[in-house]
Amino acid sequence: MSTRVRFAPSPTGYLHIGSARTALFNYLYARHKGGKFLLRIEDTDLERSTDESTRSIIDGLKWLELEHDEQIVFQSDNADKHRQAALKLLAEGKAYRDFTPKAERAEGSIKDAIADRARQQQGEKNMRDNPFRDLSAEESAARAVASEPFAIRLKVAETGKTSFDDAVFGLQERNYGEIEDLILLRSDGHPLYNLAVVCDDIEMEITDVIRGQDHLTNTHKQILIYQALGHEQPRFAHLPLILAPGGKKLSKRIHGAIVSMTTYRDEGFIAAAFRNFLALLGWSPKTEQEIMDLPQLIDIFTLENINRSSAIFNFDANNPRRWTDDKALWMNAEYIRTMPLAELLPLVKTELKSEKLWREEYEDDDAVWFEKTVDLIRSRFFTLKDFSAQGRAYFSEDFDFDETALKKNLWKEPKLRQWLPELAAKLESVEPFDHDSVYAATNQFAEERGVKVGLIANAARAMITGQAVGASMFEIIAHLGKERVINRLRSQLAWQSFENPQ
RNA sequence: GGCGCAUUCGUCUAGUGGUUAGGACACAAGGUUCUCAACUUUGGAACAGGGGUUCAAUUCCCCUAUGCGCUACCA
Repeated sequence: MSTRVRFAPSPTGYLHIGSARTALFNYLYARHKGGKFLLRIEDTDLERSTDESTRSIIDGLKWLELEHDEQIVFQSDNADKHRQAALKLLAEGKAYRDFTPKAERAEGSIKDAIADRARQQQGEKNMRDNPFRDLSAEESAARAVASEPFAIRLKVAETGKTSFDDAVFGLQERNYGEIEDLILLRSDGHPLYNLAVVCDDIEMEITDVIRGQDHLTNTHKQILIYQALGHEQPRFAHLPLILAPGGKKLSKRIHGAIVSMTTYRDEGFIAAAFRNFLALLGWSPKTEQEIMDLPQLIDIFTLENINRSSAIFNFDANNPRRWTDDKALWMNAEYIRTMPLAELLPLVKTELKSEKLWREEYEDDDAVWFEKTVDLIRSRFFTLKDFSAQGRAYFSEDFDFDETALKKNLWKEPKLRQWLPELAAKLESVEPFDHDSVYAATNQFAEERGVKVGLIANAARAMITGQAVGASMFEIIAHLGKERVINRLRSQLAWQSFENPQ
């Protein structure tokens, strides 16, 4: 049977990076095996599910270029089938009606409430002590006919154990005695997660279930459902979790946008770079290679090389430079400076457009100039945002001066205020206006004034680009062209706050 | 509370019953340079703790600690 896997997020928020990695691993596995990668939206919890979140998930996958096969399955569409399955088990005596009134849960921490309840039961709890478990079929049916509300629970056998060989965590076993008669159908007729997942996975003919480790213990319950339904269980692979710094849970609520995939798209990440980074979180090619494109990842990905310990996604909310994981940032920079220029240009275009810096000529008369510009400045950038921020002076006359650039390269030598316009005058007659001629002229200019060429070059960089750092100054001057350079060198803007310090 | 899972540099990880415990990011120093990156050289940095088993344990076993997960008429 050919491989079929699924990514099954619940649409209760934007696409979490942990989910994105789960999707990626499913995708890589499917493509590696030449199988299918399916998408199922688990929206059985209608109160928490939103269309917006579904859209965010689809957008996120699209951005990462993890294209799914076949139609998207919405779990809520299958609720009837899930109900039928529960009823079938009831008819076969594999499940029973539980007439216990639904317990009211206090508001507040649900997790704490569950732990408290479990603590009170102190291991004395017999999982098979439900008074309705052995109610006669007649009496059970009679009470149902009398409109008494009931939930349907799976009748778990007294003795025995479930087991499965997890592709990541190895052999997993659990005694029936540790598993409660789980609820399949709520008293309002609504199917519950474990039932829904199993039914859908059967219907979608899923061969390998690859999901987060948080489902590892749930798997035993699901296996019981597979068995009751008389269906063979798929292979399972559980992925170690991704944690926040300090080994804490990485949560949407606490950590906010940092865990959302869309943040990375919006902050100027290259999809290929982020995908590459994500692939290395919890999985290793077992070689020293770090940079891998999608075809390579597909080629070498195996479940066996997934590790069992959770990975920390590092970031520092208080440090703008470290707003996300160092390695992710580095990888993005690596992609920006090494990827084929032709692939980078459209991404830069999108960024410039969003900042209203795009001009149609960049694809027309100035196409060559635009390409050269991107190539000239890309090696120092970390994200696509840098093209419109630090790189703004290349695309607009309206740019800001970086304060350290002014202090360090301009204001420390007041004579520069006179020299730079003089340099402009000198450059005016330079022909051809290329790197070598500009260099020669600037060099001579510096010599005449008895200063190092660096002083002039750095001052000019601050004036012309607003930045203290950047490409070779002579390269920049030649590239931007005589007119723009001369105007900027003559501008008094950069000196104004020097005159009137706060 | 019970059950489960995990634990190698700050982080991502490689690795083995005998290794100078390897790589990447980050960090530090030097080289290069008009600046900053890139590049390059070098450096600091780890086997959670305690017991076993063994000639030998980071590697195998047990215990402890810590973290995480599950323990719902949530998914």
